[in-house]
Formats: sequence, C-alpha cells, structure tokens
Amino acid sequence: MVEIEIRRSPGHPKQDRDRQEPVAIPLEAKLQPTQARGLDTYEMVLATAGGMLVDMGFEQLTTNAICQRAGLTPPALYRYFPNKYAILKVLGDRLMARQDDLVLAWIDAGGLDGDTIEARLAKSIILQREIIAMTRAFPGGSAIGRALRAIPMLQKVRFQSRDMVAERFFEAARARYPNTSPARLGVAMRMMVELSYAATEMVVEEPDRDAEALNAEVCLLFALYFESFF
Amino acid sequence: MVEIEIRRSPGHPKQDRDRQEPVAIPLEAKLQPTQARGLDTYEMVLATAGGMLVDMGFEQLTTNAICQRAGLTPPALYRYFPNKYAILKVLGDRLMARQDDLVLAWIDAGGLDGDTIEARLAKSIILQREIIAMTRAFPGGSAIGRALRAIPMLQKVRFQSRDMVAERFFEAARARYPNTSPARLGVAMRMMVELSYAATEMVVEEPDRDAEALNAEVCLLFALYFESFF
DNA sequence: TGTACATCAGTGAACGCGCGTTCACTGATGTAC
DNA sequence: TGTACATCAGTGAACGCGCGTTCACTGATGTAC
Repeated sequence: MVEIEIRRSPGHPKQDRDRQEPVAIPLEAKLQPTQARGLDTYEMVLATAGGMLVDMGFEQLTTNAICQRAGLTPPALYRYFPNKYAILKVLGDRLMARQDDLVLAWIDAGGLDGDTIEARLAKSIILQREIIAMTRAFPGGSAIGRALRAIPMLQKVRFQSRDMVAERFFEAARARYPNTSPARLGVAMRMMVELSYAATEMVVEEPDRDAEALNAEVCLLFALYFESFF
Repeated sequence: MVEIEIRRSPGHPKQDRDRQEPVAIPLEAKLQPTQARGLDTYEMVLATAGGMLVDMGFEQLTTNAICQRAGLTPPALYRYFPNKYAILKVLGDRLMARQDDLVLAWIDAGGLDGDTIEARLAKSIILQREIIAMTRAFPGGSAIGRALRAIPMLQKVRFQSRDMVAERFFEAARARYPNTSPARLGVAMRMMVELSYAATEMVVEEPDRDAEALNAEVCLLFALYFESFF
C-alpha cells in the first residue's frame, strides 16, 4: 500500500510542486562504453550536442533532437547519459580541462616570469591566443561556456576550474611577489581568472581582426595590474 | 484546401524540424495594460518571474509555474506576454536600463575626471558599489544577467546596452585622452565595459566582505589600465 | 446622476504536441573450453 | 579453430505528463448622453 503511494508513474519522477528548490537531477554518466562501437556512440552524442549548441540555445537542445541528428534511437543515448545535463556536464568538464591544461602548463613553464613588462605581456598574449584557438576548435565551445554559467547545476564545474586555476596562480604569484599580502593576492587572482574567462568568451565570438586587438588590450590590462604587486 | 494544409493545429505553431535555425519567437509584449488592475497583474508577473529565477534556472521557469505562483490563470498572463522570453526580455531591459542610468549619470558627472589616480579610483569604487547594490535589490538580478548571456534571442539586449555604454565611455575618454588612438580607445572601452559586467555578476554573488575587497581590486585593475592612455 | 453600452481584465476548461523515459526485444562482440 | 554462451550495444514502439496555448465565457471598469 505505502509502496504504491510513494512510487511515481514510471518514466516520470514527478517533481514536488510545493518545494522551492528544484529536485536534484542526476548528472553522473550511467555506463561507460567498453567496446569500440559503444565508444563511438558516446563520442557521437557529445559531438552532436556540441555542434547543436552552436546554432541553438541549450534550452532548445533535447535528448530526442540529439538522437535524431546523431542517427540514434533514444535508448542508445540513455544507455550512457541519464539526461541532457549529463551530456553538457561532460562537455563542460572537457572544455574546462583543456583550458586548465593550457593555463597550468603555462604557469609551470614560468609564464608569470619575465624581466620586463613587455616580455611578460608577450607571454600572456600567447597563452590567451592558445586558449581562444582551442575554444574555437571545441565543438560548441563558447555556447558551452555560457551554459556553464546559466545552468545552476553546472555552475560548480566552472567554479571548480576557476578556483583551482586561481589557486595555482596564487602560488606562482606568491613566490614572485613575496611582499604583497597573501589576502590581497588571493582576491586578485580569483578576480583575474574570472575576468579572463569572460574575456575569452567575448573574444571567441569576435571576428579575427577584432579578436587580436581585444586580446592585446586584455593582456595589457592584466600586465599593468600585476605591476601593483611587489 | 490549401488553407487546411498550411494551418497548424491551434496552440502549437509546430517548428520545422528540418531547419537548423530555430524558428523566430515573438518577444514583443502583446497588450499594455491600461487599467490599474491590469498594470498590477503585469507587474506581478514580472516580479514573480524575477523571484523564481533566484532559486531555479530559467529553463525550469515556465509560464504555467509563474501563473501558479502569482495566483493567476494562464490566459491572464498571455494577455500581456506571448511567452516567457518576452517576460525575461522586459526584466532584462529594465535591469540594463537601471544599470545604464547609473553609469551614464556617473560619466556625465565627470566620473572619469580626477587629479590623481587615487581620486579616480575612489570614484569608480563608488559607482561599482551602486551598481552592485542596485543589482542585488533587483528581483532575480544576477540570474537575469546570466539569462541574457545564455539565451540567444536575448543576447542583443545585453549587447545593445554594452555597446551604448561603451560608446559613451569612448566619447568621454576621447575628450580626456586626446592623444590616444581612437581605434585603440574604442576597443579598450568595449573590453572594459564587458569585463565590468562580468565583474558585477561575480561580485553580486559574493558575501559582503569579499564583495568589497573584490570591488576594490576590480576598480584598481581598470584605474591602472587607464594610466596607459594619454 | 443614472443608465446603457463598450471595452478591459481575468477565469475555467480543455487541447495537441513533444519531451523524457522505459520495455521487451534483436543483433554484435567477446570469451571459455 | 569452432562452437556455446555471456555480455554489450542498439532498436522499435509506446507511454504519461506537463507545457504552451486557446476558446468561450463572466465580471469589472470606464464613458457617452
């Protein structure tokens, strides 16, 4: 009796309309493909979803539409992903990871170092260019970035990446500018990383010529700011 | 005969599944209320939608849910708004307008002027504080900002505001720094305004203490950058 | 100043569609002996 | 090296729900004379 009361109709975990907080939606991938065919399907879903995001908002993106465009039936998709947010999460994780890799490698290679401000500026321009190129090449790149901002349950993907990168910048900056208060340096690095993300999103959407000019100004902005550390 | 072929079933302007581009969705408000009662309803819809955005993503926001929470029936909402995007657009227009008002008034009052960098910095901190306070007081403030980024059909609301504000900054900066190339100044102002928006969105979400520290760093960032003009 | 009428505002009930999701199944791939 | 069996991968068809939306209507407000 109680069982029957509690259980919802199948296929529809109906939400409790009285609560304010949205019901938690599972994001974890269900099964990882083990065979080559399954892996192809998995990647196909991701690539298709990424491509669709380019010319439509993520709100119009539906699992059915992804399947149709990818030439799959819905149960094939549901084998690997519980819902579209799980797909977006994987795309977001990958985009952030690629970005993080570029940035961390740059820091580890002494990106912050340089004898003159011109030298430091030049290095940061190169990094920024790499990030732009990578994001543009990533299917659905900038749209994924915006989705990470706008979908509450995906925000932490962005925050985790941002905070981790900011922490690494902090450590590098701490070594380089030992006399600047750590508190200030912490705030500064978090702010700088966040604004860099916004700058990237902006520049990615611009045509090449404008992109290069914008890039130069963004890097100059931060280079001058770094002069305030000591 | 032809009529019957062309006409869709009522209530469902079915989308053409073969096209890539999403079908245009009308955003214009249908009717403006003329009586006091109607105006209350109109404002009620906006306030309710704004409030709901605070604790849910705009994707979960539906016209039915807004009606339910506002104590209205759907046709009452549809009298004034053709769909939820029209509601978001009005909210977005208002938020941008408020922000623009603050910024333009600041520019007109000589916000960019000041004898020392300290004086200029202090003035920009005050502006930034005002914007933060206004956005926090605005129902659904930061969520609306994110929605404007993420919903393709609402992006131009943000872009228009950004470009207009950037243009005004450009004019003021042009007068103040007559020897800096206009091309560079144009790029710089657009970049600065865009990053300011991102900074505002970030700071609005932070607790008060962190917000103040972040704010100070953001303003310092731009103040130092402005030193590169002449 | 009251009545008649036009217009504004909102209701109750219903609808079709497509979305998310599952079930029972077939076919493909891998593996033990 | 071939066969039997287990597991992986994907299909076809169907479903209930809630969303966006409308229709025909009632009630409220404003206005002309």
